[in-house]
Amino acid sequence: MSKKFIDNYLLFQLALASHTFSEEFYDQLRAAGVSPPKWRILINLMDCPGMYLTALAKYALYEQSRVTKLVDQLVGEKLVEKRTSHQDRRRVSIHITDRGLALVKPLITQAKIHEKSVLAGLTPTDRKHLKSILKKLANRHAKDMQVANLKLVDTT
Amino acid sequence: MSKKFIDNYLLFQLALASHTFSEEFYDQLRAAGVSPPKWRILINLMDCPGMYLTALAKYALYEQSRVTKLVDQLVGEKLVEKRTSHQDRRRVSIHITDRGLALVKPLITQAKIHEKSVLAGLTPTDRKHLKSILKKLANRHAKDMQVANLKLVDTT
DNA sequence: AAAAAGTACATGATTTTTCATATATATTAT
DNA sequence: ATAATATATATGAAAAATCATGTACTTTTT
Repeated sequence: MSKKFIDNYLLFQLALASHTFSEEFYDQLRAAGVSPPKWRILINLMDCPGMYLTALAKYALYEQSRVTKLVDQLVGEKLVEKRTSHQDRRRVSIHITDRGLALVKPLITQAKIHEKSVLAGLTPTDRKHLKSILKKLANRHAKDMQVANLKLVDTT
Repeated sequence: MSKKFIDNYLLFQLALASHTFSEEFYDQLRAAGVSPPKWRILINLMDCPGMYLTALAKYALYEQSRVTKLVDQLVGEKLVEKRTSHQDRRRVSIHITDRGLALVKPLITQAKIHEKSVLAGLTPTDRKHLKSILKKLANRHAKDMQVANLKLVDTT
């Protein structure tokens, strides 16, 4: 087949890679009873506990109102907690609970194994290049973050 | 911030890059009155006209039932056409119309300009590496395609 | 050549996601 | 200090996406 434009179009190539490998792992997640959006919220909180809701939304790549709803579900499952900030009573910082950690930790192990299997298809140099280039690309997003939201975490 | 796991996790890095740059371009699309899903359907058809619905779904990275609905909307807008296959009357091949082409062509120009602006943040070697590595990764998806669906296009 | 199994696409109910906007609090300007 | 503006999160209606299944047709098996 031709596919002249798409196969060389960066945005499509990125979407394809992201989609293909994410779906692979999401099957494992669902088998563990965790939906992909909840996983994304939980690992972000694991990495950076106490994030304010809006910051969490930006890192998890979801809309604010959606994160409000996802977090409320996770609160219902006692996997995370909401704490109103004392400095700014509009803000809510989100904390992963012990129960949340217990759920997420084995999944991180699985994620690392899965990642290895993905990278196994590449040479060691390619692996190094890929990650380093993706990190460079990530800076564009990081800059938006800085401008938009200097205070990300509750530091009380 | 720490972000120890996520920032090095390939699936997250890919999702971040894909999301960041796609959203940038989607703003341009929406300004032109085209929704992202419709754009994805249309460029796939542009590259490969006459694809059967299921194949189109796989390439556009959408679910079959969703593509049925998207295609029906596009048919309503006279941007694509459905033709029942004569060899296999269950199959429907989807063709982009002249009107569809007229809509999509200037957007492809825009997409190429946007892609250049994204890649401008990288060195020439990084650019070369990135695309070549993404192509290697794409083969995993391509293999699934082959197994699942040998006949992709209506060849009547 | 029937029957059984499989495949392609459509459909409708359900769930998820988005969008616009409300509410509460903070900050800035007067 | 007050008013105006801005920001953080919540909310509910609307739109989009998924899921399970239906229908029509094909292929395979017996």
